[in-house]
Amino acid sequence: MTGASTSEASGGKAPRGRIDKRQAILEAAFTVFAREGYANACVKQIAAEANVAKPTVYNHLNDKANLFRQAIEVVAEKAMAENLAVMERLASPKPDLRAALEDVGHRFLLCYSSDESTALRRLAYAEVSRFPELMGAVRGGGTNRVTEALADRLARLTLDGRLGANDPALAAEQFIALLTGPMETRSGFGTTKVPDDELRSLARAAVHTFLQAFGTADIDITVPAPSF
Amino acid sequence: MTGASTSEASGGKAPRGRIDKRQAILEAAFTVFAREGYANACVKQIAAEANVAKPTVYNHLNDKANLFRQAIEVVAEKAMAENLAVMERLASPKPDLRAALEDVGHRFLLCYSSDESTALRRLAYAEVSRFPELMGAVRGGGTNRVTEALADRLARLTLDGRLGANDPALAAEQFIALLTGPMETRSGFGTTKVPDDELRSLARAAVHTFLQAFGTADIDITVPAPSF
Amino acid sequence: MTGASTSEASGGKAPRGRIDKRQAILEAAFTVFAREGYANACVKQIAAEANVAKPTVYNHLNDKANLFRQAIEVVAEKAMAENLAVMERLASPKPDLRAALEDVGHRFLLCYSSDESTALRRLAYAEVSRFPELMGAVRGGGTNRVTEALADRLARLTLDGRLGANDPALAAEQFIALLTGPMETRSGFGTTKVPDDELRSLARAAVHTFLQAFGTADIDITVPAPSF
Amino acid sequence: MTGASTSEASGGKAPRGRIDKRQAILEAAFTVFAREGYANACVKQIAAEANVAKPTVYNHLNDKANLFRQAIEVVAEKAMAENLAVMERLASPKPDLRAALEDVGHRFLLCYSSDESTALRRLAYAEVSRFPELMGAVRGGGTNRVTEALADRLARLTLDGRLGANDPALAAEQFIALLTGPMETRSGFGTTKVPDDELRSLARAAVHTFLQAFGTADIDITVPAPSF
DNA sequence: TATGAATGAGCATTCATTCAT
DNA sequence: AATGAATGAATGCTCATTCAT
Repeated sequence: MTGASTSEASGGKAPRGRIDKRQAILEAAFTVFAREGYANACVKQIAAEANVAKPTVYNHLNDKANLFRQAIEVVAEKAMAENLAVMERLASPKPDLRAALEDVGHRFLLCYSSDESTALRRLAYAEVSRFPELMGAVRGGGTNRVTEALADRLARLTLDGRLGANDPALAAEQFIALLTGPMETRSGFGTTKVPDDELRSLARAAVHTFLQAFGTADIDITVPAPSF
Repeated sequence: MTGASTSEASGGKAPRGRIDKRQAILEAAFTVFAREGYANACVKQIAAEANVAKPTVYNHLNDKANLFRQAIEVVAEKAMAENLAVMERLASPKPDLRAALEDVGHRFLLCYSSDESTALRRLAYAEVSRFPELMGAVRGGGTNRVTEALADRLARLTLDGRLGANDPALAAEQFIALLTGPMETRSGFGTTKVPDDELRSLARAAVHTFLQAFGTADIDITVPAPSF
Repeated sequence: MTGASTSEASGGKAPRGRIDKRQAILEAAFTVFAREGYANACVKQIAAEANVAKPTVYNHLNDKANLFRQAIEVVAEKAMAENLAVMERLASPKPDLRAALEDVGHRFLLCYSSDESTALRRLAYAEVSRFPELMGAVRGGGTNRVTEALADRLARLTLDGRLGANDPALAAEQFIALLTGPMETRSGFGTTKVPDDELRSLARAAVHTFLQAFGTADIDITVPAPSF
Repeated sequence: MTGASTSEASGGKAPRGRIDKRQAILEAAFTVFAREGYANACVKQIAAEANVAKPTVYNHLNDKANLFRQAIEVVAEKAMAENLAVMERLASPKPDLRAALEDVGHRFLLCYSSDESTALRRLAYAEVSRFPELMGAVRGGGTNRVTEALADRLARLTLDGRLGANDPALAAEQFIALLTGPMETRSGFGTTKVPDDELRSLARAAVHTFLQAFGTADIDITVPAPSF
């Protein structure tokens, strides 16, 4: 089974294999942890999933605990980057702000509902008490980098007179809440896949309420309340 | 089945335990599961916490799995009852709607941030895949009984012309989202205790945004936006 | 199945119930021990099978070990009686000795292959080292009461000049061996039920060989060797 | 799967165990199972007897059940080989057939009464219902390889005119029965060691009866009936 | 007498982790 | 650097047995 696993694409020097293996282990670890939870996952399974012998896992990462931390971190960073990229879409001013917000909301929900993201949240939520560092990893530092990034955008939009978010941090937080709260309900704690058009509805509803509260007059007039 | 257990009329001599072992076991179980998580908790600990021998646990509840389910269910019912009681406070019409909503929001957050409620959510979130029934227990049936109860109240208030929630279910969901979303952020997935005045602020902010979106004109004028 | 077990035919006074219960327990015990083996059987099952609470079992019989001994003993006595009755059929001189022996052989195999007898042997065989008394119970005393009874009959037949068994004990033992040895093979250690006509064949074959060795001349001539 | 285990070419330095753990475990297992029975034996004891940690047992053999099966199989094969070797002694024609048969009978009883063989039968008998495969292992396939091998020899002897066993399978089965039946009685289900001269007597008696039934005339005359 | 409830002891099995290679 | 083998420590669960009623 293990066959030729080491570095088929290695330029020639060894070190590439090293990295590949570590990568494979971390990926396998996340897969297994996501499926089984931290306590229930066993290193044997992870090693098997990574096509590696158990001690190899211990050579690369020292403990089960560390293995967990690293695996989470890798995925968390990826997820964070995706989320930030979504928020960045509000940087270039769009003519139709509502449409832009709905698009961002929709894309955010797409990220949020991805398998990896869901697993990440589940694992983090379940294990914060044992791995407090996790929170930082998932949130991406201080409070919440995604919210902060969004707040930045909302601040700019407010300065530009296109939004009335005088407390951008609050507005951002509530925007996210309006998106994720109902989302969580729909997905049943991440058990059920929510279809894309429902995601879109959720985004529209969130944006509608958001703009009622933080929009400027000229926007509210243009679009009537959607019927969900 | 066991219903009202052995000695409801135990004069006081405490016949060497037996007062209500089952109750004690379930409480201990919740405590330990909450502290350790399902997989990491061990029946031995639970038995010790309940001052009971291990087999006694197995006599009353058959499995670790069943023990978990029952323990969760008991606490979930209690939490649900508390939440519903809070929502019911919107039944008797109050003159100052904003104040009433803020009060409800605040009380809801109090429940929401209680140790038990937090633990309940954490456990449910972590173990849905292994115990799908949990979701029903925590939500209290169908979709979400708390949201539904709130939606009922909002519908009445709308009919009374005091609110503009034409889609009460959506409004309720968003109200809850505006409360819990930021709350979750503040509490760090339930790691940190949020002080009461911050809870009040959160409620105020949520209500403010909510009323911006669903309030009727006469309300919005009276109160200026709070500064958090 | 056991349904109303307590003294439906009890004249009226209590003691009958006592005995009935003990009987029921012993029967249940044999059933369960037979099915599960000594170590694997558990008192709970036995109590359940006897429609009795576990401590009741301990009230009537003191240990699991004693329960086993008693249960075995009862069945062993019954089986022994049946076997002896079969051997006794050789007491009244029959004109056709071969037929008489075949009949006895057949009847003996019927007893031997009964569920109870099979279970008895299995249990005894399995547990002799832990319960040496068992051997006595199953054999019915000293060496083997059945063999002895048969030996008595063979001795008489020899004295009557109808048989040439000068060592009746040996002849008896070999007669039994010729019956049970092949029987054991056929039944696969008691796993398979051997059909009645095969039992008859086995008896015929055993008797044939037996008479070749221990018969007197006048018999051998009359009947040709059967073809099995 | 493991087939020939680790160190068939172990130079001799014995690298801290490992010589052949699997072998040691299986031997220990048989010892303990034989002494305690399947259900009563515990893996801990087996591990201790094999000078190995408990998990090592589980590494090599997966279950208690599998451990049992394998342990039995190994011993059964050995015992079978011994028995077959004994029967093969009838291949080369001997001048004194009676002596040859007595020798084979005696040797067979020696095998049959060995500790291992006795334990094997006891275990198989006790556990057939839970481990039906056992029967095959003990009998060595189809019906009974030993009987078949003997039947082959008897057939040849009959063809050579030295025996009158027209149904060799039956003759073989009865020969074995005449040996083992009385043997079983003497040894008290294998509890008592039967001294060698008694074994010889048993063989002589069995052969005597056997030859009475299946011998040709020229043999019977030469030897008078032994007095046991 | 019969029983519901409780328990101490024990067992199969699993797992994270470490050697020796 | 990677691995097969081995182990100490737990863990879920069962059972024979005993109280208190």
